Formats: sequence, C-alpha cells, structure tokens
Amino acid sequence: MELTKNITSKMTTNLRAAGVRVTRQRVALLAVLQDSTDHPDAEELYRRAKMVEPAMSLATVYRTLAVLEGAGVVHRNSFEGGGARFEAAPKDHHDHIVDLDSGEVIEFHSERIEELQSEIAAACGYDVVHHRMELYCRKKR
Amino acid sequence: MELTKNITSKMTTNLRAAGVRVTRQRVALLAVLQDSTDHPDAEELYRRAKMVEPAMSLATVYRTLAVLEGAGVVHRNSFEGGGARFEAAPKDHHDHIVDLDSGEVIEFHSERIEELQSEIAAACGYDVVHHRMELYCRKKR
DNA sequence: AATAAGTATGAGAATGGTTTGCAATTGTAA
DNA sequence: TTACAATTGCAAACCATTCTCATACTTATT
Repeated sequence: MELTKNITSKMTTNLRAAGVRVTRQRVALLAVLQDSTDHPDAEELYRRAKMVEPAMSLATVYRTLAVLEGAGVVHRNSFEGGGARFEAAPKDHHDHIVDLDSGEVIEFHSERIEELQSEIAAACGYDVVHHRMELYCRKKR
Repeated sequence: MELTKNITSKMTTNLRAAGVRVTRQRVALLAVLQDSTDHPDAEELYRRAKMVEPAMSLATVYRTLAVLEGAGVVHRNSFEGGGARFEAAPKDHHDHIVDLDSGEVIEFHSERIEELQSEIAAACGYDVVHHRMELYCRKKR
C-alpha cells in the first residue's frame, strides 16, 4: 500500500503540473499509461485502469486522454486499421515501426530524415508544424 | 458525345485490365477519380460521379473504391481529421504535405528519405512493406 | 471542517464515416 | 438469349469516439 500511495502522489504531482484537476480516474489512467511500454488503445487502457480504479468508464478514458493530450502529457497515434493508440509523452520525439504481423510497435528517431523533411517543405514554401511517419514492416528472414 | 464515348471506352479498358467487371458506376467513378487532381473524400467523389452517372449510391462508391484499391488502381490516404481521401494510383510512389489551413495536399518524393527508412528498419531486423509519411505544414511568411 | 461554485463522472444516447444484408438488376461467358 | 454470378440501391448495422445530463467530486474559501 506504500507503493500505491507513492504512485498516487507522483501522478497527483504530474496532473497538477499539467494544470488539471486531480481525480481518482485521472490518477489511475495516468499511472497505467506511464506503466505501459506497448501502445494501447482506449479500450485496453480502460481495461487496465479499471483494475486499479473500478469507478472508471470508457467515456472518462476518452475524455481524460483528450485532456492529457492537450496538456502534452500523452501522445495519440493513429496507425492504419483500428482506433487510436496512446503513449505517455516521451522526452523526445520519435516515429514508429509497426510490425504488420504482431501489431508490435517500435520507436525510432532520425535527425537526418527530419532535416530532409524540413528542406522539402521549405522548398514548397512551408514550415512543418508536425509530421507523421510510420514504417509498416515485416520481420526479415 | 464522342468525348464521353472515348472516356468510357478508356475506363472500360482500365477496368478490364484491373480484372474487374465493368459497370456504369465503376466507369463513372474511375473517370472522376482520374480527372481529380485534388484528393477528394468518398462523399465528394459521390457528388462528382453522380453528375456523370445518376444511378450511383454512396455505398457503391465505397465498395468500388475498395475494389479499385485492391486492384492497385486507387490509393487511399488517411490524413488526420476527417475521413479517407483518394487518388488515382500514380506511376510512382509519393508522400504528402498537408496544408493545415486549407487542407490542400501537395505530393513529394525523396529517394534519400526512403533509403534511410530502409536502413533504420533493417537495423531493427525488419523489411519495410510500405510506409506513411505526412508533413502537416503551414505556409511560410 | 463546512460550504459554495464549478468541474468531472457514469450511463447511455448520438454521431459520422464506413460497411453490410438483402432483394432486385446487370454483366459476362456460353 | 439464356443462365448464373457479380453488382447495385436502400436502409439498417457498425465502430470508435463524442456528447447529454443528472449526480458526485475537487478545490478554493471560510
């Protein structure tokens, strides 16, 4: 129970820092999110959060995700097929490799690619606000 | 009417080549698609195709788009916000710049980026089957 | 600790893009 | 031309997500 208390107070701090009200549901969802290394969708987050906090509805999961995304605490990924998948906002930006067979997601980052993207946009008279890059892959063999 | 006849026979040839049955609806939709330089969504294609072929339903647009996509004649783009947007399959692969203010879409291609993508995937033990790259941009000023 | 004021929540209805079931129509090969 | 399978329009179904609304909770203020 000491452990639970520590997690709760840590999440409370995080939520306060994000400038949002602290509720049991938000603490639970944020804890689940920061504990997930995969990229779960809303239903899966709902399932996981409900184990910690039974008073949790799917509507609240969606609402909270929207709030946390707005606060920059959560990132939303819309991969091909199926609904959005979420992850706790990482320190630094990355893109994704999606395993077509398992659905597994691997993160990567290429400064060189981002430079090229900026150059291309600039050549068209644009500034890149954000981008999306996903490599849909199959294991080599 | 000569013009219409020519278009029809050209689309008929294209559809036959794609190995699908030739119907008035498919001819009309394919003609509209090949005539569009923007990236229309299903509703818009429905509107345009209906002008050519009144016996056209939205369901058929979706069904036909799925068929043509399967035959490699049409490409489906799922940009952020809103539904899928389509384009006649181009000769060569390209990615997109999306103007955040106007929704306008610009195509680009970077061989260098694609090489880097392959290298990154390979380093993770993967082959890239296909990818998705969109730059959400705002006009420089 | 009690209160007020505003916010978040659960349940379920509503939404919007897309798909599907079905009976009627059409395309194609013989 | 016939015969059969594929395609169509319509409306109902779907699915992920959002919204409505009455109730419960947080937070700032006493």
